[in-house]
Amino acid sequence: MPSLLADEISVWFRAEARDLPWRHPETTPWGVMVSEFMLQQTPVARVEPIWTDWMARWPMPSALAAAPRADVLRAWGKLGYPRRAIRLHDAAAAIASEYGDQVPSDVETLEALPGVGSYTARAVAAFGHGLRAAVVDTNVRRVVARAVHGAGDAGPARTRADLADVDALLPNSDAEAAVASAGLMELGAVVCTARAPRCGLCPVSARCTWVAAGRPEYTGPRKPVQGFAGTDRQVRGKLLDVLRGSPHPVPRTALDAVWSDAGQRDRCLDSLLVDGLAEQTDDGRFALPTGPA
DNA sequence: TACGCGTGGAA
DNA sequence: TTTCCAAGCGT
Repeated sequence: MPSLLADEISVWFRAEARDLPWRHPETTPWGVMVSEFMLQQTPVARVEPIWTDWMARWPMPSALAAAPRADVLRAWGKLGYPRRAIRLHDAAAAIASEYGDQVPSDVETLEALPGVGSYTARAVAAFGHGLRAAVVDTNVRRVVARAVHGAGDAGPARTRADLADVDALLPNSDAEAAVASAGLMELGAVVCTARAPRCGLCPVSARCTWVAAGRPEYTGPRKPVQGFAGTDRQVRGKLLDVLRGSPHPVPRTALDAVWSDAGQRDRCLDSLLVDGLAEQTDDGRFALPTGPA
């Protein structure tokens, strides 16, 4: 079922898309997959330089798989959520050993890889392999909520229904659907934004049911804002920053300095060990993990 | 389903 | 200054 909405978004996208390095034609499915991991909950501007260095250093999954964990975590730098780097490392090893160093194109196969959920699997299929796959992220959910449902924002996820909504918009052909998917995301990222949508620049404002309704304010439940100051997340970040910054294992006293609450500090250090983000040496000091595995 | 998981820039 | 995030995933 052809959708004028998707067609017009595709026309707009081909003219207005940002020039992002992972969108260049020579980018491999692996490059797209790396970008999708890095972009999970992280702004484009911070991902760009890290992605560029990463792809120059590890241009295929087997190259990353062969790298020591510590190198991977240092290259990840301060992108945040460093467990993503662990999962990407593990996913690269699985692709190298089980799939001949070729990133799978099948959504179910992709979803079985570490760190690859519904969104990332479909994004790799669509943007890496040019296939028709409904890509549902926060931007797409917002665009559909407004343009199709006339709501100010998307509200809580309705996983199956969200997927069906987007699938219904996509053109039939793989190539056209992939462009439409990229366009939906781009529109949500740069025009149909959460706080100050630029409807004057929107290619589909004339068919937007939210605009037609006078842009009513969103009244549904808001997702609670995550605190950060004083959380384990902050403490883990501080501990890991010390380990990243030291070429040698550090004594426990070096970690004591980053957080005064000893109980919380110890709990966080333990959780880093459990997550594979840190290791304790035989002499009792702490460091980023060694080994490719 | 709700929650925990990093970081630093913009309003 | 404080708030609010920004292309989610795993449990």
